[in-house]
Formats: sequence, C-alpha cells, structure tokens
Amino acid sequence: MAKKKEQKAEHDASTEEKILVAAKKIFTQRGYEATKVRDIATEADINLSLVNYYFRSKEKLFEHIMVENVNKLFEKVGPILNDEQLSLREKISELANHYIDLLLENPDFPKFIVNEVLSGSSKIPAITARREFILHSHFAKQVFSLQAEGKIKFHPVQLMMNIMGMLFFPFLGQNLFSHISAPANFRELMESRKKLIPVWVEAIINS
Amino acid sequence: MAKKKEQKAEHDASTEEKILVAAKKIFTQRGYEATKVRDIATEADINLSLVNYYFRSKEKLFEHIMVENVNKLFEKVGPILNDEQLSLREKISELANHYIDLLLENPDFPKFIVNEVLSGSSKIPAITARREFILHSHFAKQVFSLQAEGKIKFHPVQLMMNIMGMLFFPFLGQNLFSHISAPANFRELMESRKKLIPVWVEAIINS
DNA sequence: AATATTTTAAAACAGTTGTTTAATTATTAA
DNA sequence: TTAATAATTAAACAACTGTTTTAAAATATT
Repeated sequence: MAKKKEQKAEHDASTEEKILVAAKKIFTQRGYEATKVRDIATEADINLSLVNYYFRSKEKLFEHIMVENVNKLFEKVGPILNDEQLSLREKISELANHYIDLLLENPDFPKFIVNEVLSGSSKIPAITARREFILHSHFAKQVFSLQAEGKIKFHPVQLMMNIMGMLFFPFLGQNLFSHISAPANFRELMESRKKLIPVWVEAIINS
Repeated sequence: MAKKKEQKAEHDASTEEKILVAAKKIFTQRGYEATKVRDIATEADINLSLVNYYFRSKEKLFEHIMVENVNKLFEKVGPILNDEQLSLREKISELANHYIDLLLENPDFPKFIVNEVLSGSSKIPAITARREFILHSHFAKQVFSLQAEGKIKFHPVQLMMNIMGMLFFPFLGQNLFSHISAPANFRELMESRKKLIPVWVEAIINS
C-alpha cells in the first residue's frame, strides 16, 4: 500500500518531482519570462522534452507552481485570520511568527508576493480567491471594528497596510538591510520583529 | 541659440524621445526580459531598427532607463536626508510628502524599486552608489543616534525598515488595497498618510 | 544646386525558445 | 516470455527576438 510512497522517499526523486523542484526554484526567483524551459530541464537534470511531456506547456507548469506557492503562503494563515478566540493583537503576533519563519526559509517568496499576489495582473484564480478570503476574514472585521469603536482615528485599511508592510517589506529590502548590519544579523533582526511588531501595531493604534 | 529646444517643444517629439518614453513605460512595467524591442518600437510608433540606431542595444537602453528612474527616485531626496537643520521627524515628514507624491504620479515605480533597487541583483552602478549614499546620510546618523541615546530599545535598522515599509508597501499592494476601499479612495488614503506616517513613527519610537 | 550627412525603412540574419515528432529504452500486464 | 504501455532521448520545427545590412529618403553643408 504505502510501498510507492516509501520507494519515493528512499529512491531518487521521480522525474515529475525533479521538474517541479527545479521549476519552483527558477520561476519563483526569476519570474515567467526570464525562466527558460531549457533552464528548468538543466536544473532538474532531465531531458528538455520531459517538461512538456509531464506538464504540457511552460504556462501550465508556471500556473502549477504559482498555485503551489500561494497555497503555502496561505494554508496556515486561514485558521489564524478566522480564529474568533484570538484577539487582534494575538492574531498579529501569530501572523508575525508564522510569516517571519516562512519568509526566512523561502527567500524567493517576497518577490513572488509582490509580482504575483499583490500585483493585480495575475489571472490565476487561486490567487484572486485568496485575496477575497482575507478581506472577509475575522481579522479584517476586527480591524474595521477598531474604527467603528472610535479606537483609531484613521482608515482601518491604513492599519492593514502598516501590518503587512512591517511584515513583508524587510524581506524585500533584505539585500539592502543586511548590508547595513552584518548579513548574518538579518535573521536575528527578523526574529526580534516577531515580538516587536505586535507592540508597534499597538503603539500605532494608540497614536 | 535656444532654437532647437523651442523646436522640440513645439514640434513632435524626436524619435529618440519617443523611444525613451516608450521604453521607460514598458521596461518599468514589465521588466527587462518581458520587454521586447518590437514592443518598444510599436509603442513609440517608429521603425524597429531605430531602437538599435539610437541606443545600440536593448541592454544599453535598459540601463539608460534604469539610471533615469533611479535619478528621479533620489534627486530630491538627497538634500532632505542630509539637511542638518531638519529633525528626524521633519525629515520623515518631508520624505513622506515627497515619495507619496512621486509614487502617486508614477504607478510603475514601486515594482521597479523592488526588482531593481532593493534587489541585490542590480549591477547598475548608479543604483549601488545610491544605496551607499543613504547609509551614510545625516538621516541614517539620526536614526542610529536614537539607539545610542537610549531612546529606542531595538536596532535602528528596524526603524528604517518600518519607515520604508510604511512609505513603499501600500503602493506595492495598491491593487489589493484599492479593492477594499473604492479604487478612487486610494489617492485619499495616501494623502492622509503624509501626516500619519510621522505620527506613527513617533509612536513606534516611544513604544 | 550639388554634395555630404543624418535619419528612416524594409528585409534579412543568426541565435533563442517553446513545442513536437519519431525512434529507443524501460516498465508493466497478460 | 510476450505484448502493451509508459518514459526517455535526440533531433527538428516554427515562431520569436535582438541585431545588422542595405538602400532610400530627408536634412544639412558647401
């Protein structure tokens, strides 16, 4: 029964798997246009035509990878955003912990987020659906109710911008910032942010 | 003497100018790889070979545009960052005013900033030089002295990340955010930020 | 007006790139 | 084992892309 899976774990990765790993790496790093099918084949160490054999076209493969990425980006976050037991501050703390870990492990994600998720250009349904999801989450309701209760004097979207900016932007400017302090320190800086961001958001709310 | 300039102003844009305008638009929007020389020629409404005639190669033209962009991004900012008369808060206020206006007028800039300026991959000297400049500015000194004076309990780079994040990130997620509130409201939200950001930064410092 | 120079245009070139084909090898099912 | 199916490979194709060439038209210079 579980033979196949065990075999997979023991033996070399299957061709399909190798293509996926290579494609994920190169597509996420360079984007669609800058990625050549031959680059993927070389990186995966397989024959060129196997890419089309397994995934029919470059575009199909790209969408596959993008869906994979966006799922990884949101799978853990959905339950957090909609957990009615968590206060806003607790949610922010959880989000900070989760995303900082995730982005430290996936240095290519920030650019992907900007170019595929935040950019309106993406036609991939999995991405547009996630955007909707966030907007109707319990988290969004909590942020908006801050205004309704008169606890903030500015538009709630401003707060969402700040939270996301504090979370994602450092990774976009990683090369810039890790040039200031020692590059190795970037990780420490990000670890510190896990606890700092909730405090800063609180300060902004009370400003 | 001024004949030529006046002619330029009165008459149609020169071919060189038309290419520059088209190239700036397409390169900034789509990036290097996704931009085809034929796209530029079509957009500029000129013959294909004129692109190479005036700029020798696609790569040369790209660098030309990138330098143009980065200059526009920093020309006004240098004096602000190094103005020893301005307090940190005043500098932040000036920066917010300037960058919010600039990015509202140039919707393509945010992606360019992420992919060319913040990304370490850029080999364009004009960009790397600017990075150095910021790090040694009076502004940077002021931020770092906050820590020396014990006014903040975290690393000064954290504050720089937050300031830049609050400034740039909303424009990166423009499509996302303008989907929440009415799209037309995005401009108003950004206008509000001009005054809000200095307050928020203050709140973060005092947190 | 005649000549030289600059600018524009069309076509072609050479290299790249996504994809397909056809043949071979490996695997599975009978 | 044998037949059928799946996986892999090398080669080729056709469209695309950056660049060059060659010639014509426009402009400037003498």
